[in-house]
Amino acid sequence: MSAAVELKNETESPKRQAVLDAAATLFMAQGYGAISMDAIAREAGVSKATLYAHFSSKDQLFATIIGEACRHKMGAADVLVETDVASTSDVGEALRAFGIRMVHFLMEPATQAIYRVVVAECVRFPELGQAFYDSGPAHFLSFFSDWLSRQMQAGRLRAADPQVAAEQFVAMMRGGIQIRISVGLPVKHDEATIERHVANVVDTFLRAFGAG
Amino acid sequence: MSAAVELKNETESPKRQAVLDAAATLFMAQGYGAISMDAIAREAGVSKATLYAHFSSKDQLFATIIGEACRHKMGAADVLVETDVASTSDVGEALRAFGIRMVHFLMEPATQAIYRVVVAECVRFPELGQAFYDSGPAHFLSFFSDWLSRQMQAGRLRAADPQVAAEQFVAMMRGGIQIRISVGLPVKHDEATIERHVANVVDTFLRAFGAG
DNA sequence: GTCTATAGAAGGATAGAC
DNA sequence: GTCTATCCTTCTATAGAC
Repeated sequence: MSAAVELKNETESPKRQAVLDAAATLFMAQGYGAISMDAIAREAGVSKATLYAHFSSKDQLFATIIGEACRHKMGAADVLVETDVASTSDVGEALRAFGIRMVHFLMEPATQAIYRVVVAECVRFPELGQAFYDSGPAHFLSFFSDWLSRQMQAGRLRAADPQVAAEQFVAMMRGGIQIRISVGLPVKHDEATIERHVANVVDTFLRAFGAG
Repeated sequence: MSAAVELKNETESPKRQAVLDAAATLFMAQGYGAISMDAIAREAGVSKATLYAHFSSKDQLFATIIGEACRHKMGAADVLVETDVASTSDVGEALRAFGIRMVHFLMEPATQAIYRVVVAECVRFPELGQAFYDSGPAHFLSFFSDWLSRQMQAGRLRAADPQVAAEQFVAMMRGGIQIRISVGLPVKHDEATIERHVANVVDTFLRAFGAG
């Protein structure tokens, strides 16, 4: 399954690793309730007893998997901003590059799988909501609003609350994409469509926050 | 439970209605997997056999409930736009009034409960995603972009693609609120905070799409 | 239509041998 | 650590009496 996320594991036990991989794949694809411990053991190629030798309960296995996936997958947020975006002095170009990376990131099956699972199970596992938000959106917004703040100080954007600007930019980028994907509907993902969407958002953003 | 949504039912059978109400309340609060038919029967004050006399399976009951809740609750979207918003010629004031209604709507427990359940179960029940999107966001955007289009034609907003403008406005309104609520995190919901948020969005929107 | 009682299957978790 | 076999609970769904 393409939605799987590789999870690091210190004590290199191959069976334990197989369980983690299988559980990640299945939980991401179908959620907590739809997956049985039998199914995980079968997918991992181990017995249920082995599974329970490594993880004390289904709850604990699930929380371990999803919590780790949040930190691992969502922690990539800052890379999105800092790579080639910081290297140009053309704000519009930088925002476009950033936007395209962001949209691609949002449309990755793994990203959506994590979001879907967290939304579905945050009632039963409240700590997951916090883990997701802190390592994903919050981390993300913090980096981006710092970057915007520097652009404002350099006079390349008008003075404004960088926190608000960042939230609005990210919200528009997410826009209709996230809500459609999250309820399982198809989204046009060809490059031309993405580039048009990003260009529209950057245009609106610069009209509102541009220096001139 | 405050997240319940009253469901209309033509054949006025009190027990059937009790089942619908109980199932709506429980499914919305805890999702498909966490709720048993026993629990629904108990909450409704009927036996399981009675329950199965009215609904042929758990799947069918669930799909009926959630599909109906989407159409019933989400169908209120157009009212948000057409009420007092259309009566003023001050675009900014109209947008603010609309934004405040929209934010309140988004923060209602029932709204979030429906969204959460649809996200969680759209893999198992693909038709729910479509029902949710069509009767909620799509319906909504269609009305709002018509309204924006009229404002543009009247010269109160600059000429632009009303579809794009509507999506961007709605996305900014939803902004950080929806993503936080959807993963179970608290959101400041006092009137002052909401009004500041709405004012920020309208300000950005008018800078980008205002006539002057 | 409505109930009590139960069939039949599936799931989480464990005992005990190796 | 790993397996096979199994326990016990819970769940969906139905049979049969009223």
